[in-house]
Amino acid sequence: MPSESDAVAKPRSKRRASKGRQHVLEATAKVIVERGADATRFSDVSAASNVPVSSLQYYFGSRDDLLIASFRHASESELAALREELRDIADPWARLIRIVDVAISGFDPGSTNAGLLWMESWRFALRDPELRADVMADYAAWRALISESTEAGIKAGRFSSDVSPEVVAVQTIAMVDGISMPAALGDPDVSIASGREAVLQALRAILRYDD
Amino acid sequence: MPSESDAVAKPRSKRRASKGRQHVLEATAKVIVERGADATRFSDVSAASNVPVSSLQYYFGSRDDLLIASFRHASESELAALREELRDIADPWARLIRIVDVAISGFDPGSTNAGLLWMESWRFALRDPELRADVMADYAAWRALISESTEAGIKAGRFSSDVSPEVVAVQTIAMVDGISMPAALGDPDVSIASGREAVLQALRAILRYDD
Amino acid sequence: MPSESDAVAKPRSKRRASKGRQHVLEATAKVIVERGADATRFSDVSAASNVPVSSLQYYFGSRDDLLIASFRHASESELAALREELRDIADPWARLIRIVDVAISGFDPGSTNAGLLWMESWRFALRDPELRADVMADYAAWRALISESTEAGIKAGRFSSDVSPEVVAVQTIAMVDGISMPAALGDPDVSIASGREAVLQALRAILRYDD
Amino acid sequence: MPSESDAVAKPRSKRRASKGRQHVLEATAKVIVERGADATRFSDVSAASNVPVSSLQYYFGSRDDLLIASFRHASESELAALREELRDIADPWARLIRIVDVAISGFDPGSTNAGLLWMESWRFALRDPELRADVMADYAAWRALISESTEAGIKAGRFSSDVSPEVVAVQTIAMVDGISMPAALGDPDVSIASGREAVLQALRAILRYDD
DNA sequence: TATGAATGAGAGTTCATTCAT
DNA sequence: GATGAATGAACTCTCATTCAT
Repeated sequence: MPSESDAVAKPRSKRRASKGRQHVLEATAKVIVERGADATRFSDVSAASNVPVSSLQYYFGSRDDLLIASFRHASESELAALREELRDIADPWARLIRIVDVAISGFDPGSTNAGLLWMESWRFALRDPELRADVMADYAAWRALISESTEAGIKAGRFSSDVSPEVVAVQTIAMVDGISMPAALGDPDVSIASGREAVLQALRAILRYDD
Repeated sequence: MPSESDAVAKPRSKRRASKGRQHVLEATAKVIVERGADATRFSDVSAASNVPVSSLQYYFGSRDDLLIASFRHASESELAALREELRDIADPWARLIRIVDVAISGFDPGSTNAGLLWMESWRFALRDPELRADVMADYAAWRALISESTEAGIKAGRFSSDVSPEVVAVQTIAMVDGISMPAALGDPDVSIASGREAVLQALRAILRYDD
Repeated sequence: MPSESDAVAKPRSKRRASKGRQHVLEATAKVIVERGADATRFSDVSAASNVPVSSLQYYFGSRDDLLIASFRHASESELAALREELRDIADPWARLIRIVDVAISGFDPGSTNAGLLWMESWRFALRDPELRADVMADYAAWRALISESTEAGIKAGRFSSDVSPEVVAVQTIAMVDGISMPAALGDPDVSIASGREAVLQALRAILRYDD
Repeated sequence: MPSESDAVAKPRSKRRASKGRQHVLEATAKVIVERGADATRFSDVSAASNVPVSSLQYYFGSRDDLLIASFRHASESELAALREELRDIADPWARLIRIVDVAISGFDPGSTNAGLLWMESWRFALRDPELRADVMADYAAWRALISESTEAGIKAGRFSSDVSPEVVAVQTIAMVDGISMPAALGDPDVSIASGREAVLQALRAILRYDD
């Protein structure tokens, strides 16, 4: 389980290795969401992945390294999946809706809980410079997706030409994150569904978009 | 430091006790912001407050109890201070600005870091039902301040009558929280100052307010 | 068990504490002799002293600190005992014999094994500057006892006036240590008894002493 | 690196193997001197020799086996070198000087540190019967060199006929070892040079030799 | 034959908590 | 009421060793 690369040589062993690695990282993500990153022990991940503790250390190094690897894996996977989904959507507004939906549904308790993992990742990054760079790059990537769609909408005359696509991106991501927080707590005033509506409504106001 | 009540009897000892309690809770808050709630040890708080570890336990009980007490103290203080500030501001838009400013400045690294404490509190509440109720009440209180101001603005004809004050409150709090996250990381694309502008601009769009 | 001082106040608890400390240090010494300093684990000392591992750490800090404390305690005790013994011996040659006897008997498997502890201490000092200073001071103290007696013997006309008491001290200590090494291994050519004779014979030759 | 034998058949591969073996054993010796035998890990030796850990185990077996092999190799090499040197020295006193010089210089920090390795070896032998036999044989070999020279000196009328060559050998080795201990620690009272003088002076007194 | 991969055993250390003043 | 002393539990990490090529 030495590398993440999908080298073409020795495909079987490598792929199995990659599978093992991915399997562990996803088990780790599950534990992080459940218990919080700080409370995630090697023994928890071991139990969740059926991999001995010492093997986890052999593969990933320290506990922090494991957490960071898991954060990275999750953010990369999520972005890749989102990009895949967007490939088939041309309409700018539909693209925005999709982005918001994907982001906000990550906080839905029934889902993969990518949203909670994202929050853990953000919090960890506050005190870890290495991860901080990753998290900021992730922010930038999500914003890029939004600002591109916004720009396309402006060019197409669908959105107000007064707004800056970059600012819209910042505002949108912020609202999604901020809405999701009470929603994740189970706040009766902010459900995932009503939160989604609130975000989209704000976006319409900002973009002066009328569907 | 026997009780939390603001009894008038035995004012001197009680007040001294309360002072001690407050002093400890604020020291705890400082440590939580610095190290994160999970990494906040009795010994850290002891060092920060000059109160022996076993006395901390005697006063507050378990480690979690201490953290929760600190969260509560902070949120109550902050709300009280905000209400105090708002007392002298009549103009709805000025009130909204003030609320946003107070909230967002809590993430400024130079400040009290109330914002980071708030995030710790939210995260802790995800896994602690007792605190969860508090956090949701806190959300509600902040939203009430916003929706009241919004409603006043609508009634005064300053804001669009199409919006729901409750939804605006949700959107505003969300955006403040969500903007603050990258800002707290030091994201070059989202400073505290530019984030504040982004929030206010979105609010203007939502409220159709033109200052 | 906080201090080693024999304060007069609170004599009972202090003395008990000191007893506990001394008890642990002597148990540690036993384990060191048995297993070697590097192989001396907290758990070994715990088993030998009936003190929980975490208490050992609470009292002494790290494992190295415990080892060093044990080395110090042993060397101080041994020197004190030797000085006590020498108090009643006036004759210079008899004093030298006593010093050699005490030193060499520390390697006798049936004894306290102070000699083996001394070797462990020396070896540890090779890589620990703090202990190194102690060990060199210990060397100096033993040599001082020898050179004083030698000087007295020279002044009394019993020993050759050609020798330097300091050099004699170095030679004597060296020979005792060096003789003890094979003796401790059980070398059939060098028993404790025959080694003692070899040392004393060499001393007679060096001092031109004829008893 | 399959065998230890100096077979003449298949000379090339065998010789290369032996070279590899010797290389590893000397790397091991270096690590032992640097870190102490107990702290010598396979990974240290691997790093010092550029031989994979599992190959070290394949060649030498357990960690203790490797240490013992290294001790043996070192003692054999040193004795062989000493014998070689003595071949050209006929004068008994000069031979003694040479033996002392070789032994004591092994503790000089700038040297091969054979002396420190010797101490590690002795200490290890205390708890390992197999190595103990080796160490005692080594003692005997060194003593034989000394007692032979002494005997020759007696026969030649150069040394006092009152001494037992075997006892002189024991005394000499003892003094060299014992002098070297403080010298290796950097004791300001006992340098390698002054220690050498002290040993030779004692020897002169013992042998009643006047050069 | 030689080596990378994987893992169990065990160590030191931290920390909340209990207990006895 | 307040605090120092003491300790069990749990965690990370190191390392020799075994296994599978």
